[in-house]
Amino acid sequence: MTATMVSTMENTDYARLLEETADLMEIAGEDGFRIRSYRTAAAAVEGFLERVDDVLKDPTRKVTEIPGVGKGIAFALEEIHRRGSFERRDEMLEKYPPTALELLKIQGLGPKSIRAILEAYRVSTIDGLERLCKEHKLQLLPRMGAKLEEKVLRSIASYRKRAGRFLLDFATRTAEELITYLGAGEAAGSVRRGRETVGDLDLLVSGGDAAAMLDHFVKHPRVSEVLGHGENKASVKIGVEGLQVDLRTLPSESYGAAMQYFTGSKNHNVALRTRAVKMGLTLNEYGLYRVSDEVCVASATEADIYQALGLPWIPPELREGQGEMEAAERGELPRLIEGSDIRGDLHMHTTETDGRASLEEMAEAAHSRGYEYVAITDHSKALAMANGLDEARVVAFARQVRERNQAGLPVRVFSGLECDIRRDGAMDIENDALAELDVVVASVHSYMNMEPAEMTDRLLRALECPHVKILGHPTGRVLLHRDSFPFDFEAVAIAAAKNGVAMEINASPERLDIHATLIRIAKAKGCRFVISTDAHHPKHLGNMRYGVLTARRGWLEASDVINTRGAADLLSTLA
DNA sequence: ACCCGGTGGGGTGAAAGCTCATAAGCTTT
Repeated sequence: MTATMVSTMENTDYARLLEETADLMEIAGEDGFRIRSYRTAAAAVEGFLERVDDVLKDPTRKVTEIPGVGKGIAFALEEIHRRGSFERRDEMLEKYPPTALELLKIQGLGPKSIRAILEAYRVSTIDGLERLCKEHKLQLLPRMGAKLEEKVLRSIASYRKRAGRFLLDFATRTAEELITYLGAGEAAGSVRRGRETVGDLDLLVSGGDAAAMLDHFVKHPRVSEVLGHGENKASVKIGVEGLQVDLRTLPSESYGAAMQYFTGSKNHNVALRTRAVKMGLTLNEYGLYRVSDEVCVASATEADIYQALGLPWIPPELREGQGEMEAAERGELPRLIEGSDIRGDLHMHTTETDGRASLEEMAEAAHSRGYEYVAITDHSKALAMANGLDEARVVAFARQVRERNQAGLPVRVFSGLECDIRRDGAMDIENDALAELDVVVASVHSYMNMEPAEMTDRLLRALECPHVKILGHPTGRVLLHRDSFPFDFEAVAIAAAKNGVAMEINASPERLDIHATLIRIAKAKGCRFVISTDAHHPKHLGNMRYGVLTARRGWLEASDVINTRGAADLLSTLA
């Protein structure tokens, strides 16, 4: 690795190297506690508020001050800083090629199976694995059979389908990093529209010295490949992840037209151009022109273009060709919710279960975001792996929260619980204990492959529990990883509306659940909503922005979302 | 490998259920 790489290691890069080493050690069948140490350290490094680079460079500091980083991992971090890798990782990569890590992403195969496949067939790629399945060689190995071969083939198909897409937060952070680096620019495309996953990143910049801007762009330290570099545009791949980023430089007089064009969506642009044609105009990425004399009518700003087409400016989140044009025509665009409308966060975890920080730390982080309140909603006992709360701990927790609020906390803290919905739709915690809490989020975490009708009944029963106030991540999807479990969403939305249970818009970038289309369906059925981060670390509270984007994509206004209300109002709403 | 607490060593998140196969691996946050 080059010296330039060393100077640009982010905490996430250190964490990724530790994490992938842990994965390889798992395939190698090494000691579980040692593997966990690597994973703990990776999480600690990722969550560390300062840059590891800065600590390493400072002779008065030691990385061992990061809890979970001891002598061994401190040594590894220094080595990564110096040369981009460390000895243990190199050893592992000699035994198992890096493509083996990709195999871990195939559902149904874990480290043990992968090790068996590697040792029996020396196969370490997805293509090779596919071949083994098709030739029925996987079932020759112990504890593997025909069913597994089919499952693996299905997993490979869905893995390929999502390959090359990236989570919105990764794309957004990359965009912001590049814009800061360039000192100018704006993201267009699906990032600007707030889509939950994106294929590539379009950056636009106007004015200034275009050639110098593009030269500077392709030299960014995280650029791993330059795909093209012309007069007005450069394309690069960023990092090991390989996100493609296009930077276009534009004259300021056509900036609005380009922004409109590159923001899309395709469906929205088709509708907009159709409208232009009907008005004797033609719209392209350079501007809006009269057909008769080719005179440019608008081009400098998006608002100019929409206005010339007789429309108010349409927020990017609505530009999906889903009725926004008609609503704009009628002057009925929603007044979309904004980040500043949010006054609290009603779903988060602490070290009591699988979170990484204390109640006080979460409350402090909420305070510094300007919130009035939070609800601490740790897991219930069905999630044993996360050390979920039983009835006694729930009751004790509720009492403790009342006392701590009295004693003074940075923000008002509501006692809550993310209560598992059991297979039969019953709550995982008895009603008496639930009654002690301010807010109960009910979530499905298990048995996600039930028949749709059975799953619907399960959710409907959960919504009948009088203590349930919020349906958490209602569809269970994990982006680029797992599809929603199937059920009758409309029936559930109707029941939620009837029982006054808010639909959660889970702002975690891995979920963004429920998605925009379902939000609109639920709103039509009379549901109200809550936007929550499901934070497991203080910094996750910052994911609220993605939840707000998703709500905006679902046409929601502040009044649709209960955590835009003040604490007292919210409590009476919940009661 | 880390942490604690004490110079040698022990403990380390915490099940439960499913699938596929017949004891073990994988998934769930």
